[in-house]
Amino acid sequence: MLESLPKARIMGASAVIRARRNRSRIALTDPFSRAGLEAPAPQPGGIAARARAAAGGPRYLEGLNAEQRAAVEALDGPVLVLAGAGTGKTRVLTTRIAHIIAEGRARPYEILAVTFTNKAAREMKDRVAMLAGPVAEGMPWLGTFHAISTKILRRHAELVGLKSSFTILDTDDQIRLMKQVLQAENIDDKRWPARALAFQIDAWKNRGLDPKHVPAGEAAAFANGKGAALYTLYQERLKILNAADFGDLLLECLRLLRDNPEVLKQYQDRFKYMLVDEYQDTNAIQYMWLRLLAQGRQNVCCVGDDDQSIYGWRGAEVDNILRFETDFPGAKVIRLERNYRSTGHILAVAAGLIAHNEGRLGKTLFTDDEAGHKPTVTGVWDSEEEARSVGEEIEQLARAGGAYDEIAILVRASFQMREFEERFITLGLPYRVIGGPRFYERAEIRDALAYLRCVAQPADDLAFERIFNTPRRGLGDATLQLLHDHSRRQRIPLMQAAQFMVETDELKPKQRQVLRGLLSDFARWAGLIDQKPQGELTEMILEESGYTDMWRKDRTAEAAGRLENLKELVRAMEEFPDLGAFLEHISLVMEAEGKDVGPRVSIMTLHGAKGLEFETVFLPGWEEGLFPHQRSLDESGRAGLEEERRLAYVGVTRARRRAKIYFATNRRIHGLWQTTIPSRFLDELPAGHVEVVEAATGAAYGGYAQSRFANMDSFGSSYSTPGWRRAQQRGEETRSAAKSGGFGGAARRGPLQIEGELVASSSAESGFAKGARVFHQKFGYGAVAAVDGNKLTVDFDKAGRKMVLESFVQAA
DNA sequence: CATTCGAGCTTTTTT
DNA sequence: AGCTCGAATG
Repeated sequence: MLESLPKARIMGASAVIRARRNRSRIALTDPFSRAGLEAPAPQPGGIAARARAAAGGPRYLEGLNAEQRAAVEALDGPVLVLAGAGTGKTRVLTTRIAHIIAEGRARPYEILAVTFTNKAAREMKDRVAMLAGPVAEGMPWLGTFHAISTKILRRHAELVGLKSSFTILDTDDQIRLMKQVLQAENIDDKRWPARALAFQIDAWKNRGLDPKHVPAGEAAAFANGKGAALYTLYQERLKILNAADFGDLLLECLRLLRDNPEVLKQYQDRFKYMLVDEYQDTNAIQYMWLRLLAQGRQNVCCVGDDDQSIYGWRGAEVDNILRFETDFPGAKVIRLERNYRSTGHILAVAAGLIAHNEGRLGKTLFTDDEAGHKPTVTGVWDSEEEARSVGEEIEQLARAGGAYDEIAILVRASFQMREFEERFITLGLPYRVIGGPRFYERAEIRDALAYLRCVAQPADDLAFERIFNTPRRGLGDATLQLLHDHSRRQRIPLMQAAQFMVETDELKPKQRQVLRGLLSDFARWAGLIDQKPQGELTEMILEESGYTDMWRKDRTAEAAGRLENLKELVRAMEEFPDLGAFLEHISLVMEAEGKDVGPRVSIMTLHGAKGLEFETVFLPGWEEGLFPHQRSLDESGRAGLEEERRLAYVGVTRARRRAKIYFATNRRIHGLWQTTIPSRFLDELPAGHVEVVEAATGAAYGGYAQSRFANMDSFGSSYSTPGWRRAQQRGEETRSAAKSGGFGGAARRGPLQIEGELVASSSAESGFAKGARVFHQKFGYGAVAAVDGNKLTVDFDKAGRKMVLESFVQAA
């Protein structure tokens, strides 16, 4: 290991600057340095020309190398394309789609193309359109797993106990709902946090496990054995709310297909060709979903790179890619190893790093490009200097004519972004943070959406709870509690419960009045859904509810921005045909505003950077504990370490011409400064291909080499500690459990269907007769004077004549 | 019912 | 360090 240490070459800061300036000039006159994704294949020896002549093929096939072309043209039967970073993966996928359409093998709507992220889906759509023209515009089945599942689910929602208008809950809603479930079960949510249960249930769903099939051991692990029961309750609540969380979109869709062969057949027949992007990131349930649909025609093409599998923590199984050939017998496997993105040194560094992983399918990337600049490793004193130094380097690049949008800073964890942001603000460097809080995650947007959800889907309790006292209207916990009591007892939505309660004397007059007003507002707005364009309606709702006023009166700094965001929301929704389409879109794919305001430096996480490329990439924070992340190591042992290494590999391979790695000796974690150890990944970089440089800020710190030697041993030994071994074991257990994770079995439950409309279920006979003695929590004892459905008029001994709901009294 | 203050906790990554 | 949540107070 010692010999793999990069040679420490210390030079003076000014020398570094001079050298770099020269380099920049060279790079910028380089023909490959131009912007654009996946530069066209520079074909040596006229192979492309010959191929083209031989085939006389369509233009979209031009410029593909032999392997790419093979991957595009192998239309029949299962195909696995192992595509290394920068080998033209997306190009193959999009060209393949164009090819299928051009050959008349299938119409655009008969092609299923699945991606992992919305970003990838959008890009694919755009690029197919570029290749195949407007024919491809209507590819309704190009999207993320979640988006496509949703689409299928909406069409057959009744079959799984939902209505097709079901709401999609995000993580926030999920946790709030979970809290209610825990509360109802009297479980101390200090000891068993809702968050943890939500996480657990999500993990189960990712493995395709419904409550019935959760392994007993795992179910028992939460809340003294109540894990599975809570899962069941949670699912019941979701059905009552007519809602699905992210996991459900896939799980319920799978259940739908499994339990309804005729529906399955319909989709198997429809999807003549299936394409899957980033196959290495599929988790167990996505895999089951895919296999089920692909069983029909077997024309499935999966593209992936086992070295870029970075979502193991979310249940992704690299094994899916490793066993493709077993699951799809006769599959063609095509490797794309020619890299068109990065220069030689960068590729060598990436290769040297990833070679430390075991259990790879093994690919060797190569390039005809020049060797280029060696990736640099820079040690700095602390994270502040790191930000300063990176800022300085960027300014140098800019002065040399580099474009800001060709520069990215890729961090391991989002908290690292802050320091760069602060620095760039003082420098006046234009930057943008990618993957920060999403547009629709902002409070004001969520509030506005909650109003819309209340109007469009009266069963949406979570939405109702969110805004029933926003803006403040004097309704609080006490009122909510009463509503909850009634709603839970009658198994009806909150708003319906509220509808009953404004008729009776349970609530204090003031609250009753306010609530009645609110409900009638909702009813009035609901009546306007089909009358008014959704944008106009939204403005009206926000105005009349006093919501916008609330922010106008708010004198805090963000208030103006929030109002701005609301305007943006209204503007965005006007582009949709109707409110439903908009709500659908926003819960799955809405992204932060995309106004282009000139070129900017991108700051994002390594995960967010997958699939992107930049001229220059900064990789700060290569320190033990941060990268590789401690948590990853603790939770998944060696598997975790390998995933971190793949993340590093992804980071390095984002760079076309320059990769700049940083590590700091001191970093502030949770507010306090801690001394850190350089990442072990630094040791793994092939010495001949990296250059160790001093920080551009010139603060003399040459501690890198020494600290490495000093700490070498502790790395070696940490592998044999009991804790580590335990962690490793745990990792393996979970993985094997996931593998065997089945689902099968018939549908359970008679779904708890409820009416979404505010229709009185008062036709039900009352259990009380006139004259009966009753007891009421608040009003005490009394005698029933009249019965009207579930409403009772009671003469209370002390409180006098009151109208109460039956569910609030008991026989005395 | 709203506001204020203190305690405790968190910080990977995403649909 | 900063934030969210809960308890105490007005």
